[in-house]
Amino acid sequence: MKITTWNVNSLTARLQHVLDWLQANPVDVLCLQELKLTEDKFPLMELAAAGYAHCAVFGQKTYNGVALLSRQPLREVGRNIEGFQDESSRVIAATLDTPAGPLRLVNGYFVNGQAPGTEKFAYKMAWLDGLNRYLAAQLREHPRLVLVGDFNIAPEDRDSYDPEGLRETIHHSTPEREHFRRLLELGLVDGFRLFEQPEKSYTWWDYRMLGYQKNRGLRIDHVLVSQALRSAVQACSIDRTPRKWKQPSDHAPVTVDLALG
DNA sequence: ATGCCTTTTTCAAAAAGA
Repeated sequence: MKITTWNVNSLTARLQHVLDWLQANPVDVLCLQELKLTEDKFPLMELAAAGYAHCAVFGQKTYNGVALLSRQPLREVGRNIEGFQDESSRVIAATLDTPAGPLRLVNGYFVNGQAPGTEKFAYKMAWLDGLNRYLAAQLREHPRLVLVGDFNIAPEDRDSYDPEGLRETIHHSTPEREHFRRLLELGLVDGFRLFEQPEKSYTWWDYRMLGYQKNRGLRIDHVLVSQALRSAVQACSIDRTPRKWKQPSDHAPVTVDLALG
């Protein structure tokens, strides 16, 4: 069972890339962030024709928006963080039945936060608090859980191209990293770090300053699996291929392979 | 260096991203 997370930076602008990527990588579930479109504009027909007939969408005009694209039916769809009032469409969750039992998928577009000390950063902290409480409850209800998405946090120095120069700036700050650590304390495991990985592995590169060409990137898109799934993880990798295509998203997709019968 | 690129608003210039 392959599950991929990808911030596409507008599904309208990136639909052809998504279709091309899925044709080459027919994963079981694709979790998208930053749709930047409302549900009525979601390309259901094109994705169904590509084999993804079961989509759970939580859209928003211009900003945010998340979706789960699945080959098999999804049930118990949840939107945003229960108990946390949010104007933005940032979380979509659903359950997928597998031969090995139900699998809970939680897909998030975490708050960017702009810069420590700003109002947006305070929103990021409050949102992460809410997410932690929500996930603790989700894990009690669904022990077999995968949390994926654009976390907008580089968890460790090795997840940044310039950890010294960017120390305590956005995505690198201690309070953000503390929140990432708190997610791990819930029993979640960073799927990418279960395996030996190339040095300087990143999932996002700035469009400006030849960021990709110079590999000035950050690893901010993650796949976290619950303890119950840890032994099922077969592989986890970043695919830089679509970042090289014309007019790409600034993020690369990350795929986890789970052995689920 | 309040920059650099990209997308969306909507047709010009601003906001936001990371």
